[in-house]
Amino acid sequence: MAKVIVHIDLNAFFARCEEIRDSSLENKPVAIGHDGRGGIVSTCSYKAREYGVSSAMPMFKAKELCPNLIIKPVDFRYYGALSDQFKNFIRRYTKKVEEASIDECFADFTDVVRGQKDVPGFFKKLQNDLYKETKLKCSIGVATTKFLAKMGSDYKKPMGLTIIRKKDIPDILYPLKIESMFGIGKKTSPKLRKMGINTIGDLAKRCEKDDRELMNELGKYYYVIKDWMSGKGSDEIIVEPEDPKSIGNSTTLMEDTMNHELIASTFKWLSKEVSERAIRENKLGSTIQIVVKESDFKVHNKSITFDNPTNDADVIFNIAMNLYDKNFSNMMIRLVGVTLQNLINTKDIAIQMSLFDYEKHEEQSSTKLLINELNRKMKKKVLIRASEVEDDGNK
DNA sequence: TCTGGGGTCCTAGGACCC
DNA sequence: TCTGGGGTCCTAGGACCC
Repeated sequence: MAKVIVHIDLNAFFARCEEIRDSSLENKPVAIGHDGRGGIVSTCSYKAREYGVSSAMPMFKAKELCPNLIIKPVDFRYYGALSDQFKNFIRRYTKKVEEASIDECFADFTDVVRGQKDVPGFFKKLQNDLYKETKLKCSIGVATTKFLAKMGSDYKKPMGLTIIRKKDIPDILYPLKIESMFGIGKKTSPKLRKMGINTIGDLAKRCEKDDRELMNELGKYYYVIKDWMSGKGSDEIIVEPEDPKSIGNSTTLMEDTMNHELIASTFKWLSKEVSERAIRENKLGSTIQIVVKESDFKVHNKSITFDNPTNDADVIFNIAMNLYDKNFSNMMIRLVGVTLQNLINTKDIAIQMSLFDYEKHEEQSSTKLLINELNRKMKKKVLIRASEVEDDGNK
């Protein structure tokens, strides 16, 4: 039996939040984001869109397009509160709600709409009731899978309602530009266009034929997309938020630099932030990754994995700096970041330690164990290098 | 003042073990 | 002496989403 999966997307959410806080902003061009070096538009009002302003656009460019643009900084705390109102509103209908991001969710309405005579009318009322209660505007997609529901909520904005049954796929989705397909981003779409795939319909046709070229281009993802387009995608609502798999923090520097002190102090506070979040979430990580972006936007990662998970700010900082010094100290850097990965729960660490030779280590702190382990790894690397040199000498 | 920051997942090569 | 694959983990890079 097919489920009734709904995707609800709040329209221009951050901008709408600012309009709710200050009604004088309504019907004015508003952009949310940092107005300074590297600042981009996070979200903008529909009025701002009329000037060509769009999300992810550099703020300076947005101001060029719309000189009277009103810019507000991002206020996650406030938006989060309104987001909670929204999600709790939906939970009054069904507990089967999956939070997809701050401004959207999936929900299983199968039991709710059973026996409903006028399904479109039901969702229109929900949409209007949400507006009356919270002043938030939303678009709703109703379908049998998450993919189709998502495409549905995207189909008509703001305050749209689109129902996509399996038989509606050709009528509704096929004419859409390939860029509007969820999962096809700005790297893949030009490649598909080069292959003569300009619409979602073109993509569907090539999937039916199991086109070799397309399979090579999309890899494993090909099969996912093929399922999506034939109406066979996932309809599973994941109610419990999943544990984070990584905790990271990055920042664009005031200016491109090679200055060791500046970079070190930046890594210092980034590491502290990461550590604090990990501690708050009861997580320890056994991989530390740093990311740097060069002035020409080239991005590099370096990571190291060790045996004893940590969330200690000093350990994270020392390892991050070590990775930086070894690999990037001669580069002009635009952005630096630190991420803790391979996370496990703090309470699981005791179990791990007892499986391990706990007695031998029990008098040592996990920090010391980590540093020992790192030393061992570093030494191994030096030894390998030394032997390489020796080999060369022998030749 | 040219182009953020938070994530997730995939790929491909190499090391290492059996 | 030559030559196997399978499986897992680690690492770097890339694509995508909001």
